Amino acid sequence: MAEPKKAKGPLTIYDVASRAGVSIASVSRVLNGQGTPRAETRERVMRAVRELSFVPDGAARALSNGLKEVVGVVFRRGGETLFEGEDESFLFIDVINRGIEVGAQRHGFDLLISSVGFNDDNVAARIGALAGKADGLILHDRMLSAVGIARLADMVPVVTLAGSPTPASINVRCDNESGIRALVRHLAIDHGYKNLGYVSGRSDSPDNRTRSRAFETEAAAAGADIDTGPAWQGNYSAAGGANVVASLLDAGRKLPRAILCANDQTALGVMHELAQRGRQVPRDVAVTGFDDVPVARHMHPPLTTVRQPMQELGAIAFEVLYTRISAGGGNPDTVLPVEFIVRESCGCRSAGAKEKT
Amino acid sequence: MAEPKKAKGPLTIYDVASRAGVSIASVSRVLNGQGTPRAETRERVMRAVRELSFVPDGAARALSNGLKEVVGVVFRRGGETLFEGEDESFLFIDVINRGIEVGAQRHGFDLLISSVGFNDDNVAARIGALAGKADGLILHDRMLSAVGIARLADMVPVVTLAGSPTPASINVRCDNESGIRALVRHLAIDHGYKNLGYVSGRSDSPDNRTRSRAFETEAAAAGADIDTGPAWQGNYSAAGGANVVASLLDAGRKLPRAILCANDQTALGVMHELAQRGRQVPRDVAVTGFDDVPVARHMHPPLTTVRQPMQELGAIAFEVLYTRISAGGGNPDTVLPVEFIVRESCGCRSAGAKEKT
DNA sequence: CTGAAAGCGCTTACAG
DNA sequence: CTGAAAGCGCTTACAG
Repeated sequence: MAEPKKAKGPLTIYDVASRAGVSIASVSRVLNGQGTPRAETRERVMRAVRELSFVPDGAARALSNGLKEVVGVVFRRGGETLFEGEDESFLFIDVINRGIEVGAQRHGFDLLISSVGFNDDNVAARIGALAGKADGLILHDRMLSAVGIARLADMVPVVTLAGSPTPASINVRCDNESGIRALVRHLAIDHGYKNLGYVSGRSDSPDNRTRSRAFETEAAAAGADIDTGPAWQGNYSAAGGANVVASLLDAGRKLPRAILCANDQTALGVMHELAQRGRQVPRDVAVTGFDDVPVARHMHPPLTTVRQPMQELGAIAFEVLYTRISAGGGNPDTVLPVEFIVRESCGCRSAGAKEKT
Repeated sequence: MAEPKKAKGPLTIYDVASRAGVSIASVSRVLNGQGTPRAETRERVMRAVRELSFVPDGAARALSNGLKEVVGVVFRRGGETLFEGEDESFLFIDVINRGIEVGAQRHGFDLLISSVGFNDDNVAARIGALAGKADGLILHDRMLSAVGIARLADMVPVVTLAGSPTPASINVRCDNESGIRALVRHLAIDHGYKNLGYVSGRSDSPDNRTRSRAFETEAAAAGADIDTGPAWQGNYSAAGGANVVASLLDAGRKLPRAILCANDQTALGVMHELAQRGRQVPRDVAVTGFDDVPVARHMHPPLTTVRQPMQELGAIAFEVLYTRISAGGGNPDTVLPVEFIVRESCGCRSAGAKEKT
């Protein structure tokens, strides 16, 4: 414990300096490309660094620079359902994280990742601890309440990936409203379906609330009737979607002509259950999703949905966080455009066939 | 740039101390549960911490403690194939990472994650930089050459997840040999198939080399003939597996009675191509996988394979790294048992039906 | 161009 | 029980 390691042990800049016969200031300068060191100085330092396999200590650099070059990313794991077919939401999050990472690498940042289980308790504490190890935080959907976010945001720069900005936090999201609008109009106007239902996502999800509200607004604007109520409550999972259809049918209720789903995963469950019950999609009921995850195009029939630019979402989240960290400011409310993807589950025939991106 | 933030700015332990009317030493002690502070002292400190929303700076703690409480995790991304159905390997890695994270959280560690694209160049440099920000590194399969690993390992504790330990690095892996042995014996002895083929994984993968060698050894021991050669080179992807079958058939070669695949993903491709060519599995050709990823049980027919305890693999990798970091030593070569999973693609009928885990 | 020295925000013997 | 002070490994004005 108290015994200092002799031989190797963590190398420091002092070891490099003495081996190169220069001061630690010179070592630091050549390592960071500061100033204009003489060629010979540079070479001696470089050689010593190489011979010793020296890597500067990140904590010391961070303390001195006031910059850790680390951003924390927090999200919820699917918990026990990991192996039960719920891997899609998992993928969804991972694609976003990949985008964050791409953005981060451009600036020499790394990602400190912390996932939270669905029934972990001390979430706020865990996130707080993470905050101490990072220059800023990116929070996926449904991590913290609005006040939790606000509190966190005045200790460290925070970007949320759903919902809306607080006075102190930044938000980046996709244009849910436009996506829902495109869906509703296509269904109600292009196809002329007069009756629509919306299988919602988790009730504590800001994205879901936005989509749900947009659904009501747009349906009214398009003159379509809507089915609503607690029976339509899903939870972003396929099981949740299947469940809604099953309960509706079991209760003897008539299905609307078209069902919009909070996400693709939900649509998968809805379509599965409809098939079980002998309902044809889209002939009897049209179904649409949201996200455009990879399987969407392989469903039967191929799913009409709205594509979110997930990787781009992540990259932009990093970029705006980086701006806030390094310069302050930064757009507090970025909304990314979505793309309406027409395939066949809405009732269209040809569109999906040779569809390019 | 040079302008110090007035109002809030990063809070320090000094701010807490002065607000609580105690010394910074006392603040530090109550925050870390060291010593036996008086109740009143503790309360004043806690209140100040709460009122200020103070979180200690991780870099400063790390520097002072000589411990960052961060482990770096490095892996390769599927690159451009992400959306083309290759998500399985992705999932494979992620389940392992999840295991690492579970282990890490038990000790208050976080994961610093860095993925490397398939044609990124400066891999060693990237990993080196990561090393400076972490207390230790966990490397997935195929990240670095043996000498690269050795070099890295004498600057920071390193655990590899495939291959074998170097003098300085630790390795954790599954028992590939036993898995292959179970497969070969089942096929050659239980089913009596006299001719076997092995569709390999990427040639630079230690796991693949081990499996390939075990295949040859066990087939010889079981008295089965084997088909080998460059035509059997796969790459862990479904496309790779399909390709091997297609080339073999196009070249007019006779398929062996049973085909072992380097992983489940490969088996997926092999079975797909066999179906295309009108060959029945397992009647004409038996097929087996390796890994037991989620889809394996849903394939047609359900895939006989070998289950790797992926999440456990990750958890143990962390644990052994943690031991090395905190106390030195630690078992340098951990081999986890695998489980032989009999389903139907090998020619068995009943086994898979009601199979429990 | 280069070195001596201060400072980043913590923790922890060491004295009281 | 508590405070003053040294030290962790860097970076960067500040003098030469």
